[in-house]
Amino acid sequence: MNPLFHELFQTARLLTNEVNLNLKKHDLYASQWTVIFCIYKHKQMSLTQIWKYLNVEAPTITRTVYRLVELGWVEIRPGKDRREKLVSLSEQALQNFPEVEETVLEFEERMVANLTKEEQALLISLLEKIK
Amino acid sequence: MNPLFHELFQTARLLTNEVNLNLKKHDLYASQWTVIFCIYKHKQMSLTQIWKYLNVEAPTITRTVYRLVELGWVEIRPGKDRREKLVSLSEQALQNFPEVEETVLEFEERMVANLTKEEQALLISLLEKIK
DNA sequence: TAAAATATTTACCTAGGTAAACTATTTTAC
DNA sequence: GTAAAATAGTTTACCTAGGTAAATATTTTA
Repeated sequence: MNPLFHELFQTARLLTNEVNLNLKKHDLYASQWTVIFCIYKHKQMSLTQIWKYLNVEAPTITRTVYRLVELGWVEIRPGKDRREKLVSLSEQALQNFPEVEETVLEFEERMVANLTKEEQALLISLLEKIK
Repeated sequence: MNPLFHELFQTARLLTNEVNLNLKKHDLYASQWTVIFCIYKHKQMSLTQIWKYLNVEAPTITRTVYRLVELGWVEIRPGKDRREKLVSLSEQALQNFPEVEETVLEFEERMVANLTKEEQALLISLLEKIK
């Protein structure tokens, strides 16, 4: 395997594991947090809006969102179009959001601390080039 | 989610999907190819050697290797130490290896074509910094 | 020889994918 | 204008791919 690809996949995997480790105290996984954060920013989204925004497939979002309903983070109600389901954060989620965000921000800052702002921008633009 | 992390995770995911698409004609998945390539280079490896080399956990390798046995790519036999299992490529795998490698190399070249050699090295070193 | 360490496996999670089904809505053809 | 066809939103079934925790068997160490 090309060393660039190897490094890319490995870095992504190791970072995901570390995010999971940090989120453990909130009883959340990285992807669950990604969805929560996404809904938080948009206030309310249909399932389709979520998976299109996050660039993943529909079944992935169905699964994660229903898990988040079970965990009490998210509420689902029917939309005007009776095919669609609208997702929003629960009261409890809005209360807990800040401390989870704090955990994640702290972790992210720690991780990118080895890069200058310029290096961070450079890394992003290099990644975009091979996408 | 930090834009750098988001870009990193998304790029890794999209690239994996594209590798899978390219490997479909050989009836293989990206991770299976990674293990085959690894064994090919080392001629023979124990399960532990494989997972330590690839930096993943043991159960991941147990699963993938046994799937590769089913698919006829790999053979397992006991080692001198009766706890360990030695893995090597089958006759058929050695025959088919070159054409799969061709597919993968072609894809990898296409993917990194947008980057100069210098940019590739830079990207690798930036990734190493946040690991 | 008992205890610790090592190699592998099993059970059970999250997280992603495709293909195909189902339902509701929109378009198209007549 | 309405019935048929196409499209859109979601779900289900079934894969790969990763993880942790704990069990089992073998080997090393104390």
